[in-house]
Amino acid sequence: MKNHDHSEILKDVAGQMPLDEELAELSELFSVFGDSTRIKILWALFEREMCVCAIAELLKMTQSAISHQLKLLRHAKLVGSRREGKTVYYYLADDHVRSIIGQGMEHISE
Amino acid sequence: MKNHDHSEILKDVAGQMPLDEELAELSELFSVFGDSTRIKILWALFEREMCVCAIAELLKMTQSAISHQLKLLRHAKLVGSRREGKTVYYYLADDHVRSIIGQGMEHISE
DNA sequence: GTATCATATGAACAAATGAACATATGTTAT
DNA sequence: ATAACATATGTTCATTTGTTCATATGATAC
Repeated sequence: MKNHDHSEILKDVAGQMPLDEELAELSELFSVFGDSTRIKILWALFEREMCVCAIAELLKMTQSAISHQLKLLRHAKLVGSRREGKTVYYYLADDHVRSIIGQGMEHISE
Repeated sequence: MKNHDHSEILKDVAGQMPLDEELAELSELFSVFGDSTRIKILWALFEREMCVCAIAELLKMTQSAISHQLKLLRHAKLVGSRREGKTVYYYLADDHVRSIIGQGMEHISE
């Protein structure tokens, strides 16, 4: 494999690439969407805020599993939480979540 | 952990959830975006179509690694390819890619 | 204080994943 | 046919990831 020439192409494209650090952050964000449990949680929160055990009941999974995933979603700033007594309610953090998932749905519906 | 009541909530939310199969497909789509090598490839293709070895050179990775990733991107229908002699050119398949990545970028820039 | 409920966290393990290496396939030119 | 190049694929290996289990924290009621 002796590589034909790409000098022009690389000059064009390399200049437009964001920093490695930004692209890494971006891929980390998408990998948070890349799990069906987390997608289900986000979709559930489209409707209304919910407490941890309600989500667990809805998805028929353990409270621990849900809590671990909510931690990831929180760190990615995709959900927020508020405490009310013993109960912690989670809600969608912003509308990027909706539009990203919406675009994804459009893509697979083709 | 003795679970307080959620019957109303679950009735509301459960009805709005897509099928498990759809949500799994959706999460699989996002997990394709969830790797920095693949994000870099997609970003490069924003500018212009490129052949495999040009991408490898741009990202300073082996041709094999790039080809494996392109296979995943092809199966997810995020890129298309056309052959011209020995060379295979890859290009963005559609504009969902741009808008998904764009929304992701907006989200992390806050 | 103790008891109970709701949530969070740490450790352990199985399953999935990305990259490297070697090799195979496909295309062109001679 | 052979040689050379571009891409694809199979295998191996190290790392990451999602879940379960056991335990810890936080909050309310008594």
